[in-house]
Amino acid sequence: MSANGAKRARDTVEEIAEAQREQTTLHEQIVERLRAVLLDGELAYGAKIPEAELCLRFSVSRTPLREALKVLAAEGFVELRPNRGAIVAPVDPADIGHLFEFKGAIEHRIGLLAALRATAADQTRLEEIHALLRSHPEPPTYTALNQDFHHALAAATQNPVLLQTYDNLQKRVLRLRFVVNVNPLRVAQSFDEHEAIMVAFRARARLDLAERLEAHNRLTGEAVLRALAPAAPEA
Amino acid sequence: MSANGAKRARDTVEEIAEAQREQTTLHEQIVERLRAVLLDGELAYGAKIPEAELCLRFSVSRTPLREALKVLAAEGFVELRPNRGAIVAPVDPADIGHLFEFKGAIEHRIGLLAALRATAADQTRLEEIHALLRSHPEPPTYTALNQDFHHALAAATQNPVLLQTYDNLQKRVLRLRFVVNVNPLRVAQSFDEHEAIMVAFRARARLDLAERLEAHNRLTGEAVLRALAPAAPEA
DNA sequence: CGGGTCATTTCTGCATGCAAAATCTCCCCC
DNA sequence: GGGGGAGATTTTGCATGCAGAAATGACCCG
Repeated sequence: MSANGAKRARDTVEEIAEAQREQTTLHEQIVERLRAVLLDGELAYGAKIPEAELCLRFSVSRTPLREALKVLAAEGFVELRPNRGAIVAPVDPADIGHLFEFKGAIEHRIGLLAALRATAADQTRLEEIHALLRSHPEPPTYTALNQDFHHALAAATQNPVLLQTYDNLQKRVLRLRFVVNVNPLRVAQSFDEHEAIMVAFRARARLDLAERLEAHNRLTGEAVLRALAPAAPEA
Repeated sequence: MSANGAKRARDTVEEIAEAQREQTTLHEQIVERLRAVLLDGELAYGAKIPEAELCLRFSVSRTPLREALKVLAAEGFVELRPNRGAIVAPVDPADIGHLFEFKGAIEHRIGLLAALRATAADQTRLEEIHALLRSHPEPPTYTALNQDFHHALAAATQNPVLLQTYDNLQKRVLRLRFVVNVNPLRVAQSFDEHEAIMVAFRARARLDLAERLEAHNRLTGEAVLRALAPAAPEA
């Protein structure tokens, strides 16, 4: 009886848990692994994506790999050319401007909402990451922590729809670090901006937080574009 | 000589045109057609997507159809349950709130940017659609024109990154019209809001345009949630 | 008569096979 | 020597096949 009851209860729980447990279906694993490859800058922008090679590397057939490519194309990381294969989405300076401009709109709203809705846990996490950022100014770690910081801030809005789009944009921005050299000066300046952001956040000063987040984003975008301009002077 | 020159020039042009010409690769056609099926409300929310049936209907094998499902899942229109098939993404009232809240952030920015950057062609197109909206208050046409109107406004920002995300959100909202009954009163009110939006737009009053677009979005969202609340009173 | 277990059937996910398109290679011709 | 083209090779896109998981139903037990 009790055993049956326990079992049934567990079954019900399992159904739900099972649905959420990322019972990763191979092609979804591939999406993650391929995205990681792209974010690690292993392939140059515009480079052809070696389908056969990746099949060997991931030990899968072409079907799940191609499914993964479709998903990554929808997310904007790869570009599919009919009958001509997939390439790593090339970096177009014009699009970078648009990317940052759009992200600025979201950053602004993140400031407004996070100031209103951040939980104690959100604040604790932000303080943690912020402290780590202070003690890890070296590029590889700093970049990762920076991602975590802004992700945590976006999560504090308690809006999953916003969070998902924001994370996607952040990842697209993250790719750029391989085409532009990170300027140590910009890193220092960036941290100062984070300080100001934390001050506004702690005070739950929503308008200021929004303004500082958007300004931080704009400055980062301008730094990226400046770093890119001399590299591609064109005609 | 001249024939060769002409031929080569045409080849080069063709290469570019070919890359952009939607040389639709079956699975991409399926994405469009399936999306249309979902937006037409042919399948209920949470309903299982009949893979075999759709294969017959579209006269394709399962491979391209499943690729299309992956893309639509990435866009948020379907939900993939490992080993259990795909279902039409169910409507969660909480997510609807988040959807409109996030869209509000974008609407606001659309107002700011469109007021600054709209071209003469953009304005002409908006006036056209607005005039049609006035003369077509009947639901099916009005809804389609309403989509066009907001799309045109988003396009006037000249920011393709923003536009793409906005269009996706709009389509996700569009699906809701089958779960909530369109209220004629709301349609009339909506048109009044469009009038106010056009006034601000013509004057290039960016702050007002932003505010009115966001308010319009918020009111629509509230109307949807209100229409949904009695339908699902829960426990 | 309700609930549970096991067998059957259906369906999902991935691997493989095949035709068409694109790319490459080499040669020819100007 | 360079541009162009025909054939060979590779690659792409889709269809099909197959193993395993889930859904269905029959049967049995309490």
